[in-house]
Amino acid sequence: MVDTDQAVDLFIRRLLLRSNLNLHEQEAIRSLPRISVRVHARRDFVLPGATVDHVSLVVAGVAARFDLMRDGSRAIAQFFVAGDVCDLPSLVAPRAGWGLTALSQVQLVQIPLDALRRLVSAYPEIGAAFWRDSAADAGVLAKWVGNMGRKDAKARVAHLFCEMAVRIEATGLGTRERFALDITQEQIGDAMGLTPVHINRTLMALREDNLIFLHSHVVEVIDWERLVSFAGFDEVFLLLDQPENARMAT
Amino acid sequence: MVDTDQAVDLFIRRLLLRSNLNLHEQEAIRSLPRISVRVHARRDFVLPGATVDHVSLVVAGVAARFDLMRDGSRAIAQFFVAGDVCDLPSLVAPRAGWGLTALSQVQLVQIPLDALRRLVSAYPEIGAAFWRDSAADAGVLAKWVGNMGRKDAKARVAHLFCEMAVRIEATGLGTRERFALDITQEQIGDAMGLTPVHINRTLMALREDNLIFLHSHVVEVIDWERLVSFAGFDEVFLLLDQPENARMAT
DNA sequence: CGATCATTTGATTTATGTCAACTTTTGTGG
DNA sequence: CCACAAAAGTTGACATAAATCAAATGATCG
Repeated sequence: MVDTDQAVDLFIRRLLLRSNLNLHEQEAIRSLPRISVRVHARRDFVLPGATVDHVSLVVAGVAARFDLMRDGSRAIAQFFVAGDVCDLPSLVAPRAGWGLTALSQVQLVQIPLDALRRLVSAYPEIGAAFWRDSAADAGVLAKWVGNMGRKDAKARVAHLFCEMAVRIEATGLGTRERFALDITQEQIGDAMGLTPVHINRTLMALREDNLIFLHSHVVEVIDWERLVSFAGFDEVFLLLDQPENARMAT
Repeated sequence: MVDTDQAVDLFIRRLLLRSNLNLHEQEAIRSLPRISVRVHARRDFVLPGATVDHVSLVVAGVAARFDLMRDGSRAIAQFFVAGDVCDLPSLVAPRAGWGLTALSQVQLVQIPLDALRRLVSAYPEIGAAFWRDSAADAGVLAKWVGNMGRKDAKARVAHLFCEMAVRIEATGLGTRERFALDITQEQIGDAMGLTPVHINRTLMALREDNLIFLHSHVVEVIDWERLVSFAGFDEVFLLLDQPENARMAT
């Protein structure tokens, strides 16, 4: 269980970025029942329309929330990296309208929904912390909607890398200048609403401009400030600022 | 106060579509302090980056969550119609990363955040209901991301009308075949990531195909089944199915 | 070490954007 | 209630970002 202990610590650390949980509450999270699951790359672990009885915490690798179009193509709406919980909303709405898939090989820790519900009932601030993380996820989705509507391929992809840079840096698993992101160009395309061919050309253009260099699943940001400015990125929407006041009740 | 009573009833009715709240809880919501506010069309009532101390419930008209691009253009990420609360997430994250604007003339009822927080602490199921509604909103955002990435203008706009049809029908303020939607073509464009000129052409094409007829802010769906099929619409993501089991604790 | 998967490249097509004018509707002050 | 200004909608000609199709190369993984 040392294995899943580390995973839960990662999760708690992530919650503490946004919410102020006391040691008692942290300990309660630590004592949640859980199982460790490995998912192969390109395997779906929640099918669209399924009703889940657990949530999945990503420990390693990259997972995604996807939607199936009628022609069989996939749209990716969210990326999940280490520390992220894929289906927090299913705590209140267990019938998922979406699917979850492993983009790379993914290590998950799964926690039963009923245990989580008991936890949330017993510790309302933990519920608020979960809700706060859901709100942050929704903020990211809203930002994606805006970007997809109003930015061209280059700025859109640049913005995605800014977002992932900050999120991954926040978990401590990389820096914003250099971090691992184990996804393919085709998957980036599914997320940005672009074809793999165009993603390829876009990445090469970003490299030409000395903004980003993506090579064997490592992102190197060559000039963070210029990248931020080019992408029109403002990290406020990630809600990763100080959680001093982030308790619901006092 | 009869005025705002009706507004809150509308709100409760909306919550009951997704959540199972008992009479005690409903009464508690009814007794919330609140003020009535009218906002002119094209006026912002929450600016991006502002910290709010109340939430805004839409009673009449159409409001939107928007993001400002650096060139000054606006992207709309969400529409809010009667019964919707615009900024539920600010209950857990009061610093809004987004802005709220009135697309048409809007009648709001504003409820102080601290009163809402006390309510949620006292009645955890109400908190769950709010969270569930936030989850539904996030589901809509995720759907928009997918649509913007993978559908062309015609299917995207068709999908939007399907969504609004079902949402408005659920509030009882219209039918899916015919409902009021007081927004301009330019605003539809801001939401769908298209120019007003192209929205105009797209609407005309949808009318040619006998799918939708939009005329003086009334949407008439000519053939619902064909529209749904053309748009690839599946209303599951709205979470408007039966709330029998929709209580967190039992 | 072969097979599948991922990336790269080039030629061509297409959906949507841009620009600019015009018409219709809506709202407002006299 | 009219007159007029402003906003919204419509149309056409043209430009362009990204899609599509097709093929070659390079990387990964049993």
